Amino acid sequence: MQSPSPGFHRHDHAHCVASALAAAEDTCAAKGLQLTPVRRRVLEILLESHAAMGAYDVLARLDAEGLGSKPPVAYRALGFLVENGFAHRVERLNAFIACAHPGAAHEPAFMICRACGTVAEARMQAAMAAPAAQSGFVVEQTVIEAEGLCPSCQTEDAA
Amino acid sequence: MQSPSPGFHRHDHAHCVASALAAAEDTCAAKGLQLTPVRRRVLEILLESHAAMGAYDVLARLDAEGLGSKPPVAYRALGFLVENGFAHRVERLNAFIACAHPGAAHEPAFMICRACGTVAEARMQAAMAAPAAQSGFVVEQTVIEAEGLCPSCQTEDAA
DNA sequence: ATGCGTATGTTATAACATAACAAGAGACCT
DNA sequence: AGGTCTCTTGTTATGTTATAACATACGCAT
Repeated sequence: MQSPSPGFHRHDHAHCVASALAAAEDTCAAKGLQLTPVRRRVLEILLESHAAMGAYDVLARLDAEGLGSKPPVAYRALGFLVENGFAHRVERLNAFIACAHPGAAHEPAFMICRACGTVAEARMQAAMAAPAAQSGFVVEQTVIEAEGLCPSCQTEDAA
Repeated sequence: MQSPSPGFHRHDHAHCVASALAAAEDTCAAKGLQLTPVRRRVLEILLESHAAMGAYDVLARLDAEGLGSKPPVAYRALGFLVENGFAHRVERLNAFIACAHPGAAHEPAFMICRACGTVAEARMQAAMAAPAAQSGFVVEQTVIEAEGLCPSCQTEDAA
């Protein structure tokens, strides 16, 4: 849960925060959803670090800013963001991360570095389509997460 | 966490339990691992229900049988089983399930019915290979889970 | 018999998550 | 204006999942 990185490479972070926020605003306007102060701030916090954050990490930030101090406040805001595709839940880490492809309909897939904790989001095709079709299962949502070593950690950690 | 099912179809359960247990014994013998009473019993418990069980559900069973009553007992046994491929952790459910393809090297993929809780394991190819190669990430482990409706629940739950 | 590795027992606590109910803010109608 | 509906937030309390840390026991090789 550290390392400010969008994937595993540098980028224009200010632009990326701004565009994600703009995308969220647009989507909310279009769907009649309310991007309230708490919700907006939580999205900003997630975007800021560009890393997976636990709900209680987010809550600590909210508390410091006087936006709420009880778990439900954080969980509700995170739930709203996840539900509307502005953020994703990383099951493996019991953590949340801002969506790296806001707006674009997608099935999130993550690469999680076990050394530095950086999480990169990849786009995936319908990975479970074939097995599901074969067994008659109707897929509504998928979770695809890979744990391993990111490029930078491969050189350091030659274990 | 109910429904005795190996996938979404009936099967010779006694045989399937026996062969999974035999596979575990063989692997342990081959690798010099100890399939101790607690570990063996936990594997049996998981195989019995053929469903994802929480660590505390397993612990309750162990406690009832006098095999241990504290969380670490269950977590250690489950950790051993997962580490050695006899069981898998279903991240989405914070639960564990006996491996349906013991012995065979594989990347587990699950189909989780949101209505009845049944979990079916599918075999998958290296799903994350392409995105990982593209970004230089080295995959060590993958988690692939799909949530949806199993064949039987599709008819009942026409929502 | 001593020392080592592996497994188990136990205490305590950390980390993650939600149920349930109260209260405010705004939209909309009459 | 008042009423009421919905959505959001505030708060209490508790439930659920997971692990750190330390103590004990057992098998086995030296």
